[in-house]
This record gives sequence, structure tokens and C-alpha cells, in this order.
Amino acid sequence: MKIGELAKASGLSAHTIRFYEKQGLIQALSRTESNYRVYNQHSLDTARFIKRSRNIGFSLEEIAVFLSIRADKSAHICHEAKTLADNKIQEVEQKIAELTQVVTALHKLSDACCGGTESAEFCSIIDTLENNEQVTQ
Amino acid sequence: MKIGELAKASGLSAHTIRFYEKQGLIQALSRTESNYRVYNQHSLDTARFIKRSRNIGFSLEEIAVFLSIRADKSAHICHEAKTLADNKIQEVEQKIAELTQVVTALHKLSDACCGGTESAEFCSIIDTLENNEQVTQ
DNA sequence: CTTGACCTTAAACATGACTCTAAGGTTTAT
DNA sequence: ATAAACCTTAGAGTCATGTTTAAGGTCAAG
Repeated sequence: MKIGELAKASGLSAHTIRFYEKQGLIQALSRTESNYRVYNQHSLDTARFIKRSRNIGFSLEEIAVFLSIRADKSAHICHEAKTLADNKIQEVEQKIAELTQVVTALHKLSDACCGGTESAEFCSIIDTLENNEQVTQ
Repeated sequence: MKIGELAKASGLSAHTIRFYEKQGLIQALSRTESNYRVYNQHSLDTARFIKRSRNIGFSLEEIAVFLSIRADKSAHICHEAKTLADNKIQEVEQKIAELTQVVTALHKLSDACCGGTESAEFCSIIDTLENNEQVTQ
């Protein structure tokens, strides 16, 4: 399999596969005489593994850890993988909490504003941004 | 007021204030003989306006629009400000929805894993990433 | 034998919002 | 007079995850 075929089969672009190689996530089995990368079914499995992991929200760095567990499963324990997942859950839930605060603040801003064609001279949005120290509370 | 004082009073760094100047968000009133930036109370109000808007989650580009409304309120209408806020709400709610899906997928991954000190040979997390096409569903 | 599709590399560009560095000049306090 | 603390500029670096470009080399079909 050449990089173009791997790209098509995995849904990644050939560019991205080369980029992942530079990041140490995936390696070509070998090279042809003309220096083309050669892949096999396992490469495809790896490419898909990476793609799925990205979809779930893991960073390339985290995926590298998963891949190293996968590469030698008997040398690792479940706890390592679960810790990665649980840390990610914490991280994403934290982010959601922050964004929820942002939405609340935005709703307060928006709801107070008439939104009409009146001059913005007394617009409550501009007003709040100008004066309210506690705008995000 | 010099940039250091404005920085202290606004909670922005002097670096950041210069950066905002380059982005067209805030201008010094004038310069001293030695070319130092000179600010006044209105500059401080503007700096705080920007900071509050950033806290709420507006981009510098969006803040530029708010500032132009604020600079000549009678030339603008409430609708413009409200539209900005409402678009932002859409955007952030969309982001929250995505992250919520991510958390759901992560919980599925994590909950299925024993997380113990067993070898990762049969780790359901690695397994799922390897085999499950529908991992984010 | 040429066309077009494929492959190679290194490096630059993109995003957004800073942050830092280099190489100075100025002001204030002691 | 000198050290510390401030200020100036232009430009590069940071983060993560790619994408694009330039400048080629290779391969298969017609």
C-alpha cells in the first residue's frame, strides 16, 4: 500500500499521514526503491486508531501514549489507559463549565438589550461592557 | 498615565496593550517628548472594556465592533450589539454541544474499562479505539 | 514519448491571542 | 554618577494541528 491508498482507506490525507509520521505516531513499514512509503493492513489499523482517537477528542500527544500501550499491551495495565480517559473527561468537563458561564453571561447581556432600531446611545450591552465589573458573574 | 500605569490599573500587561494598539483596539492620546505613550481615564475605561469583553468570550475582532459602536453610539442601533451577542451565544452553545458529545464518548470508554492493574492485553479502551467505527456515536 | 497521477523533501503558512527577545533610549532614586 | 526601573521598536516565538507551496522525481497508460 502506498500513502495515497492508505489515505483513501483511512480517511486521512496523505499530507496528514506524513505529518503524523513526523510526530512519531505512525511509521511506514519500508520504502520502495524510489523512496515511496510502503504500508500494510496494520498501518491502516493504526491510521484508523488515530482517527477515532482524534474524533473522541484526544490530542496527538495522548494518542501517542495509547499507541505505545497498544504496541506492547502486556507491558501495560488497564489503569494507564483509564487514567488518560478520565483526565480527558475532567478536562473537557472543565471546559464545558467555563463555556456555560460564558453563555450565561452572554444571555444576561443579550436579554437586557431591546435589540431594536433605537440608537445605541443607551444600549445596555455597551453599557454593561463599559461599567459592570462583575459581568461574568 | 504611561503604559505601565495603565497596565497596572487595567490588569492587562504593557505588552498586551501595545499588541491591542497594533490591532487597532486602543490608541494612546499622545506621546511624550521621549516618545512614551500617554493615556488618560478614558484609555483606562477602554482597556477595561476590552478586558471585560474578552472575559465574556468575545474575540478581538468582535470587540473592535463593540468599540466602534461605543465610539459613536448615536450612529449605531441596539440591534447591532444584540446581534453580536446572539451570534456568540449560538457559537458557544454549538461548542458546548460538541464537547458534550465528546464527554459522552469518553464516559463510554472509561466506564467499560476495569482500570485495574491487569495487563492491558484485553483493555476495552484500546480495544474500542482499535475496532469500533462508531466510537463517537 | 508524453501526459497525468502519484510520490519525495523541507519549509512556509494558517489560526488567535498573545509573549518574548534584542538592542537599545529615558527617567527616577540614591 | 550609576543602578534600577521604566520605556521604545521590529520581529520572532508559542500553542496545536494541520495545510499549502515550491521544486522536483517516478510510474502507468495510451
